[in-house]
This record gives sequence, C-alpha cells and structure tokens, in this order.
Amino acid sequence: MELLQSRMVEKLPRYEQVRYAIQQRLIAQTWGIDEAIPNEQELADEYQVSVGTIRKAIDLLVADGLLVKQQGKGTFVRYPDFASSLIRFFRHRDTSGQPLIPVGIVHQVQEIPTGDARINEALQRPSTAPLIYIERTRNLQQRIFVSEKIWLPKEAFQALLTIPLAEFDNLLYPMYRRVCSQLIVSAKEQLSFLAQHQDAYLSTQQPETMVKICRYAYGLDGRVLEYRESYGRAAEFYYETVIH
Amino acid sequence: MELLQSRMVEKLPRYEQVRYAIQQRLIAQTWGIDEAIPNEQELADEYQVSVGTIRKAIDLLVADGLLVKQQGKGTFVRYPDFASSLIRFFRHRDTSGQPLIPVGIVHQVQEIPTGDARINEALQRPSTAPLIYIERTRNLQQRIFVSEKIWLPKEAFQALLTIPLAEFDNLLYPMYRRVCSQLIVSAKEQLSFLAQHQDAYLSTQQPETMVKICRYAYGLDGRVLEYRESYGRAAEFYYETVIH
DNA sequence: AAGTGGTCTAGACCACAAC
DNA sequence: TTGTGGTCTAGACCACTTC
Repeated sequence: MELLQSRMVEKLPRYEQVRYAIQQRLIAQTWGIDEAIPNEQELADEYQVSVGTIRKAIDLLVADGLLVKQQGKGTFVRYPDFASSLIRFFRHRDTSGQPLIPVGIVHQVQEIPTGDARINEALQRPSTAPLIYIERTRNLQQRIFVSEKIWLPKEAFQALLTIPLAEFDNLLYPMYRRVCSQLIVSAKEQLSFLAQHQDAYLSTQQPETMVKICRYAYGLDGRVLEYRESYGRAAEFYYETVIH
Repeated sequence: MELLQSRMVEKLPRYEQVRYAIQQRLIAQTWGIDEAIPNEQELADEYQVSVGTIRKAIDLLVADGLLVKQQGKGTFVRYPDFASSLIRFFRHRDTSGQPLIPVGIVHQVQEIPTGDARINEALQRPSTAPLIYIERTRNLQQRIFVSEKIWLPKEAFQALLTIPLAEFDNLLYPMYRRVCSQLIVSAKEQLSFLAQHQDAYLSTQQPETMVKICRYAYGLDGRVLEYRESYGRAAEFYYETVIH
C-alpha cells in the first residue's frame, strides 16, 4: 500500500505532488492559523521545482480554501469561516435589513458511552463507539431561531466534557481547535423539510414545517469530525445560489 | 463612456483584456456551440501575447463555464447544462435510486401586451413593456412534480408565439437559442417556502407547504433574458452542498 | 505523423505592504 | 528599501486525439 501510494504519487504532475506535500504539512500543523508559510522562492528551492510549479500547487490549495494569498505580504493558512453555510440563510435581519449576528448557546453536553448506530455511521465509526452529545441553540435577541443537535467522537473531544456550559464559545469550531486540537476545514450540508415537526427549543404552539440541515464536518485528512442536525422554521428560510 | 471603458481596459492585466475580447466574440457568436475556437498559438499570435497569457485568459472563461478544454482536441464553446439547478433537487428517483429524467410539458403560451410591473422589474425592463408568458410542468411518469411560470421579453422571443404547444422541446434553453438566437449562460436561483400554497397543476387535495424557486436567467452580456417561478412540494425537496 | 492542450522551466519586471 | 505575490514571456517537452 505504501509502495502503491508512492507509485501513484510518482505518476502525478509535480504541482500535484507539491500540493500534497504542503497539505501534509498543514495537517501536521507545521504552520499555525493566520501564519505565513515560506515564500514561493523558498518552497521552490525546498521542493526542487520552479516557482511557477509552486504557484500552481498553492493556487490549488487556495481554491480548496486551505490557504489565502495576499499580495505583498505572503501566503497564509486560512481560517475557514463557513460563510456559505445553509444556516446563514435563515432570515435574521434587523429592521434596516442588516444581517444580525446570532448568539450560540450550549444547553447540554453529555457522554453517550455506548454510542448510537445511526450517528456513528454518519461519523464513519463502529456502531457502538462512544460519543459526545451537545444541544445548542442559535439565538437572536432572546429568540431561538435554530436548534442544533451535535455529535462528536468521544476520544478526540473529551476535553469538552470538563468545560462548564457557560464557558462554551459562541463559535464552536475555533473552540474545537483550541481545546481539542481538532481543525474543521470543510463540511457537507443536506437540506430537507419536515412537515409537522416540533422541537423542544423552538417554542411553537403547534407543529409546523421545519427545515432540517444535516452537516458532516471534515478535518484536513478528510475524516468526519462532527455530525450535526440543525432545525429551523421553514417560513424563515431563504436561500440563493448561482448556477452555470 | 466608450473612452472610459477603453481606459479601464488598458489598466487591466493583459489576460483580462484577452478574456474580455474572447468573451465579446462569444457574445457575437463568432463560433458556434460545441465548435472549437482557434488553438492557443493562433490566439497568441492574433492578440500579440504569449501562449501562457492566452492560457490564463481561457482558464478564466473555463472557470466561468463559457468554454471547455479537451486535451488533444481543442477548446470548445460550452453548452451550459445547469446541472446544479435547485430544480434538480426534488426527489425524483426510481425504485433503484437512479435519478429519473423528467419531461417538460408546455401548457400555455400567451402574450401580455401591457406587461406586468413586478415581472418587468425582475427582467430589468420598463414596467409596461410587453411580455410573453408560459405555463409549463415537469412530469415524471404522468405525475406533475414541478409547476413553472415563465416570463420573457416579448421583442426577443416573439418567435415562440408562432410555435404550437406540442412542438415545444423538452429543454427550453436550447430552443431559445435555436428559435430566438438567445443564449442563456448562467442563472441566479432563490429558494423559499410557501405554507399552505395551492397550484393549479400540482393536484393537491388541499393547500400544502411548497418550495418556490425564482430563477433569473442571464445572457452572455449579463442581461436578464428570462424570469421563472417554479413550484414543487416541500416534502419532496432535498438539497446538498459543500462549504469551506 | 500532425495537431491539440498539459506540464515545467528560468527569468524579467510590476504592484503592493511593511519598515 | 526590501520582500512579497502578480504578470508576462519564450521555449522545451509530454500526453492525448485524430488521421
């Protein structure tokens, strides 16, 4: 397998090999978030290729959202902000139409020692592997507009169990990195509707149609680090996209 | 304005100038759909730039979905297929999970001589400009799952008024191009929900929750050539996306 | 064999940022 | 002034498609 892999790598263009090598260094956290990586000439010398080849490799990593380039300053490790998450498409605007920034509140963190088959399948783990379960809401001026259920592999995230609910950050992914050294770099989201659904946190008088968003969040190595189900009122959802 | 534009173009990088020039030739339909454009060396000679600069310009047009490159064969004018349209995310699969190809049926084509203010605003036209209105459904094995209302500027599309309903193609955009010489290259889609909506074509016993997709379809010059509202049952909708 | 795009190089010069 | 990424060049050679 090792040999097969190296044979495969040998057949790839050099810019793909370099891209792979740099990505491995990102996984190993050789450079920190928002830190400049070596400049193009240094990388060219190091990998024994021309600057143009380095540029092509870096452009691919930029397109993947792992790096950002800034003219005159350098190339930096990117901090993913998930600006295109479907969650952002609930209509939370103030009276002047400005988007408002929601507050994330953690209501519950608990261990599930014997796991859950459905969740562990989503996380690509054995069906009885232990989990951590979090209930969280996103609020806007005291009003809950999104209810979230989050599951994490216990081994990598058990440091979260020692943290009081009130000390959870507004943003979870930076916290995963700081507390558990787990970096989320991309995610897949699936949207569907639930007729007549009722959620404990979304104070509906009666069941109504809800949007359900399932998110699989991935680390740099492609493994699923978090599975999340978010619920919100369908009437408040609005999504826009461009197609070609 | 002409001068301003040329001044602006002068300050752009050459690959942007070349990209603009080639895009103008695409608008003028210098080359047809699926036809190869001149090879990279010819374009380099013609625009007096190096092959690398031509490649960069072409790569941008490829990223925009206007061209496709095929190694060993050439670079071709792309026919947009709108594979990522939200419409495709209704659950139309057969029992084995394979996606099924829906049939588009046109039920009505009529002229609206005095226009409609809301629609003309969507089409970026004067509020009383004349329109063409089309009602169409997408069917799967006799069952209607999407109902569409389509509005077009009358001037550019009046050839459609002479065509019998039964002779409308399954795909409208290739037909727009063939019959009216209007090429759709991109679109913006907005998704929202309608609680308790009822549509004449979607044979619901009672009002139910629907998905409404508003599409603004653009030509190569960026103008809105078609405004379309599509309706489907919310319970049958499922969308997936990747974020970074 | 001829023609196309794909990879890779080495180097010049420009534009922007920081000191 | 120095260092960074951005633009542009000219040319060699490779891989794929077609005849």
